[in-house]
Amino acid sequence: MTAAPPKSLTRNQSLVLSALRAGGTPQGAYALLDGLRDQGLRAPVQVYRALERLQALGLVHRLESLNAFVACSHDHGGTEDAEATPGPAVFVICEHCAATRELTDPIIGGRIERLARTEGFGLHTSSIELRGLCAVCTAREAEETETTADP
Amino acid sequence: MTAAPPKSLTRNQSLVLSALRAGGTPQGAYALLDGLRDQGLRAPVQVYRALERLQALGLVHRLESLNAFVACSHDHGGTEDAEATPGPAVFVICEHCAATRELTDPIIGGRIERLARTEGFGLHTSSIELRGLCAVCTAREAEETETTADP
DNA sequence: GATGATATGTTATAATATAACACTTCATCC
DNA sequence: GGATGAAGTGTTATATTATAACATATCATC
Ligand SMILES: [Zn+2]
Ligand SMILES: [Zn+2]
Ligand SMILES: [Zn+2]
Ligand SMILES: [Zn+2]
Repeated sequence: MTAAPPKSLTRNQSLVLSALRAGGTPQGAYALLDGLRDQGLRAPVQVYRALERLQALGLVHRLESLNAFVACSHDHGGTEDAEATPGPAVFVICEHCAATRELTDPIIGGRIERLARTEGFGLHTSSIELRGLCAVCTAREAEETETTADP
Repeated sequence: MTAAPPKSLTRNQSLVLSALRAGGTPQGAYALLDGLRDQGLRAPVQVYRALERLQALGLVHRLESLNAFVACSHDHGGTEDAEATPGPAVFVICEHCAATRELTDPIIGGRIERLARTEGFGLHTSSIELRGLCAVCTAREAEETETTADP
């Protein structure tokens, strides 16, 4: 699904978005740059500029705790589009394998809005990032502990 | 309240914590360093090391979206301490004046835990940061718009 | 074809964070 | 008391992430 680019992206923007979608895990600006050198990109600022625009379009999120970026895997309902996913993105980030899932939870969203309202706070953006061990890595760790268990 | 240092902090750790508590808003590591030069600190790594320990003790939080640090203004219930505040820290950050409040919300906390459980995710830490305009700055902005209103 | 808005490319630099290594301090064990 | 080990310190150098400044290019619109 993931909603095709709504407006026309420029060349650099398309390149960066494709690179982000290709890589399964969050990528830093310099990693993106390295991957796009053969496509003609030369300097960090080119990547940062594309990322800035992509974020503004809601196609990309920045993972603050990682200094990295991911392609959005939802429709957060920026326009009149039906079936928008309610609530802000909640990122679940594995500290071991870097696998990252983007979830949403309307209750968290509502709660946050309520909180902001109570504070008289004009909410612009929210960043919610959960860090820990993903299911796969948890299983693998348990396995290893078993194997290496001191008897 | 804010709970006095539970174990003995070292000199550098105390200095950094005091500096954080003194400044009302989040401070970057280099700003902290500059403020502590006359106390004998010389190099960034000294500040980062102190911050690392203080974070581990739960006395300091890192604001990921700001690359800055604040002293914790809650008791998140690390030990057997009674009257611990339930739920993870929710930071409300003004993008205009940098004023930052640390709140908690047990419902958000519960929801996050539930979400992690559903994913089979072993949750270590969570970072929740809301950005926008604080009440003061919202009021001031409205005022200015009034005054500068095109008639 | 002038104007303005947006995107680009290039070079240099700022801001944030860590690596590596030598030395000190302090508790513990023998 | 001296050996041992863990934690903290200080110092220098370097890595990583992000932006400033400036010149040029592209495209739509008038
Ligand atoms: Zn998204
Ligand atoms: Zn994992
Ligand atoms: Zn706190
Ligand atoms: Zn404000």
